[in-house]
Amino acid sequence: MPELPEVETTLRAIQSFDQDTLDSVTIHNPSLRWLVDPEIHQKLAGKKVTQIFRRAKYIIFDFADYQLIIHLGMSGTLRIMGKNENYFKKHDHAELVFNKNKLIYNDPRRFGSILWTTDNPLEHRLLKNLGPEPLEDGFHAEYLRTRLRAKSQCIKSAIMDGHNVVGVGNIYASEALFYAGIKPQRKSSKLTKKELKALVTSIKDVINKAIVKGGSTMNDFFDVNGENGYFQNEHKVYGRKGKDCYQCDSLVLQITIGQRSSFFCNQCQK
DNA sequence: ATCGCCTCCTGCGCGC
DNA sequence: TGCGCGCAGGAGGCGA
Repeated sequence: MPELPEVETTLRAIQSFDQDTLDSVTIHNPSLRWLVDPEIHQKLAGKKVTQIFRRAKYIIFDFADYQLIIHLGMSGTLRIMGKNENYFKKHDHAELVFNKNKLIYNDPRRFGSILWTTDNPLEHRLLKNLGPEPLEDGFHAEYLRTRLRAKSQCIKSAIMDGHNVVGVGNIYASEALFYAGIKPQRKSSKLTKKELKALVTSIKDVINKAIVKGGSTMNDFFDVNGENGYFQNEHKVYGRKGKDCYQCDSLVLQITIGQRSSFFCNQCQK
């Protein structure tokens, strides 16, 4: 599963399908987070893409009257193939054949989803209560202060909660908190205005830089052209348990917060 | 309402 | 080389 930068990278690569016509949808394996609707071909085939956009980590194909909503979960990828290419890979779940090229949905862990709706996708039950996009102006320190003023949960959980801000996954949560100099286990309501400002800036920077770099990757992620991203070499704390902090003479620590690994420097982060 | 915990899956790297 | 174990980038859903 890609984090937001990987989803954004994927989105950019599949913009080449904009204005194309979807000839057919074949479901090889409907077993994803939610069973893929067996009627999906009848619903979408023959329709033209009017735009492809992203909300949080959902990729949305707008077919005017129908909307296709795709989430890549933890390990999902979209792969572009030529119409005459016919090889399969393990865990290929769905094949979207357009008039020019094909798009293959692959997801080993099956935490992703392929959904359709005729309504405004932003009003879909999974999307309607989401917080602001991290890179938009609406995500600022004062907003976050208001949101978190009465929260008892720790700050890392709070920034990973899509109701507060979308797109901050486990890697970038640790990274942003390191840049902001805030320990991940701090209580959200106890952060100062100055800290919240630094945190917002750090989240924007970390995600922005990762998008520019083409997304980071670990084991599961390949972008749509099959190439690895390379941001993983630049993680300051994530995955660096026991290694030297890049900013001081102490070692990176790992703790568990909300069942997720969290990395931080006990000296640089207050 | 809020929060922490559990869950869904396969693959991989590690230690023995 | 093989095996068992723990862990992995998400996030919905549930019970307290």
